[in-house]
Amino acid sequence: MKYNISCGKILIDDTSEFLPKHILECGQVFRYLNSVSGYKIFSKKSFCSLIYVPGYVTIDSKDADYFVKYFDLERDYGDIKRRLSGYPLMNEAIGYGYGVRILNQDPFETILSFIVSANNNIPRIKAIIERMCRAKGEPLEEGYAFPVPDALRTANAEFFKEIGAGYRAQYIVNTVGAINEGFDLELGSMPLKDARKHLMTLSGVGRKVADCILLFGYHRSDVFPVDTWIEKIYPKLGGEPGKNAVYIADKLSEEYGDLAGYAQQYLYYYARENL
DNA sequence: CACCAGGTCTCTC
DNA sequence: GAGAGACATGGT
Repeated sequence: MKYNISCGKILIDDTSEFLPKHILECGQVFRYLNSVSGYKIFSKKSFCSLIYVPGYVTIDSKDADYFVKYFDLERDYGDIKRRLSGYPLMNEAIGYGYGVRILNQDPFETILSFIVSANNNIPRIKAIIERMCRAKGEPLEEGYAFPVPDALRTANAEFFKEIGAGYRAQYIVNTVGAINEGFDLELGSMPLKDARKHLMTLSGVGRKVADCILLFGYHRSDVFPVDTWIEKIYPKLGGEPGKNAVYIADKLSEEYGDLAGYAQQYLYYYARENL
């Protein structure tokens, strides 16, 4: 999409393909805060403030280049929406969340965040992650960085229970341990099924969390993460009622191909707000 | 008091 | 492989 960078600010004057509310509140990211005029966003060790007035967005950051990639600004979402427009319920979903984009997030951050997300609700997920960053992340001018794996070496299950992770505490300890012991986070051009299987060897990472990691942390757009909301909406897409999440995920990723991840985000946002 | 939230793990058959 | 239960926590 079109954008300009001047004095470290990214200027966007077409909100038909970039609407902060749609991007941030479609459940893909947890480290953002509402402020008076926009949002404050943390990713890895970078920070930006995002100011929105009707028709215009300004992204202000010392790491402008990082956020060009983060917000996926080089991709043409108009084209994606056109290609999706023939699918069931998609015109309604895109009409509702027309400004959605899929962020390019840090793999490690995405892995821990979505382990926390399992069987949990979004406000609580955000709070747990924020407490972890505050306790173990590098201090920044505006807040705290997401902790690097090494910074969590000494964090035990007690720590993760104290910040509210509940029974997921041990999963996080196990996964951080595996990564610190050399678990390979570079998926390169690994085939989808191999990449998914690799991630699912991590504690607390099942099919759905693995697919979220692949989509949000590696931009593998050929996965279709299926959660309770997608399960609810599946029959409205013409699917057979009563199927389990893995069946639905296989079916939909096949049906949408390389557009699966994008389709999923529009449908998820629509389902969550309208069902 | 139930039930739910971007599910996963473990134990069965 | 598919199916049932348990699982921390906080909000309706």
